[in-house]
Amino acid sequence: MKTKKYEELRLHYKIWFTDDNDKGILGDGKYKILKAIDESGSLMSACENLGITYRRTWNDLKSIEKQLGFPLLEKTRGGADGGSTILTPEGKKLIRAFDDFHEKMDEIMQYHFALLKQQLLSDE
Amino acid sequence: MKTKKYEELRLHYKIWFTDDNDKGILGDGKYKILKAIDESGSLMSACENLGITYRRTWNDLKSIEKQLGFPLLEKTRGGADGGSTILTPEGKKLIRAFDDFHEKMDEIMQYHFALLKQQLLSDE
DNA sequence: ATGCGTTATGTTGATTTTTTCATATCGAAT
DNA sequence: ATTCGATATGAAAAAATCAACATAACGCAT
Repeated sequence: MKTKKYEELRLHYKIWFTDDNDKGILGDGKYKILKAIDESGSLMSACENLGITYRRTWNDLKSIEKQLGFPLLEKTRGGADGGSTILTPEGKKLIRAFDDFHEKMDEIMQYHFALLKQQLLSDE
Repeated sequence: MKTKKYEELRLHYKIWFTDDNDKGILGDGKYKILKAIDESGSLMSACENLGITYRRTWNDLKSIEKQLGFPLLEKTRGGADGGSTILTPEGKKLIRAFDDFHEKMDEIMQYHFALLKQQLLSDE
């Protein structure tokens, strides 16, 4: 009964960065957007890929850059292809750092979570 | 400019457990409630201590036990002191495991976050 | 039997978040 | 100059979350 429940347990986590007033800057959600933009080259296609609304995503991006105070994106409007959005070098650097961090955390978390399950399943 | 922003960066994170359908079971919020109940011996005083509403907390607790399928709490009503809520041994075990996990993660996260900051502050 | 403090639960109203819709702007290509 | 596909932005509608209030049940003490 209870042991079965514990074995089915899954771990989830979210990380986010804030400024020194704990006001959010960048988290998992916004990171995903930036990554999708980097891969697709435009905001619109990034939104379609992720299944999220353009309107909301646009707000999110605006808030990131407002918080950080320097641009992560380079946007163009008009032209043959309608426009584009790509990451600045600083933007790429940021998502790479975030990526690396996540990779490490995934590994460490799952390892310790396995230990926790054992702790729960043991009879004391 | 940008480097200053990075130095001011703070890390936050949340962890939570779900069942195998990713339906939430226990997270930081509910963990805090359980811990406060353990320390105070009643739901009401736990809520006052945490500054959260009784009504909402009661709903949260109900959902935990519904998800887990076995009780974490032992409640009594009436009597000289009006009633009480205490953790079952299984409940105590769970919050202890969560506690241990959090402690480890806090340490590991902060360590790797420091590395990430260095990565961001370095010029490439 | 009345009072007291706590658990238990419904309901309603407020607040916040998220979606949806509508519209404007831009610039290359035709 | 018109079309096209993308960015840019406002505003309203809808949904989800949260807070507040009211009320009942319970059982020991007096």
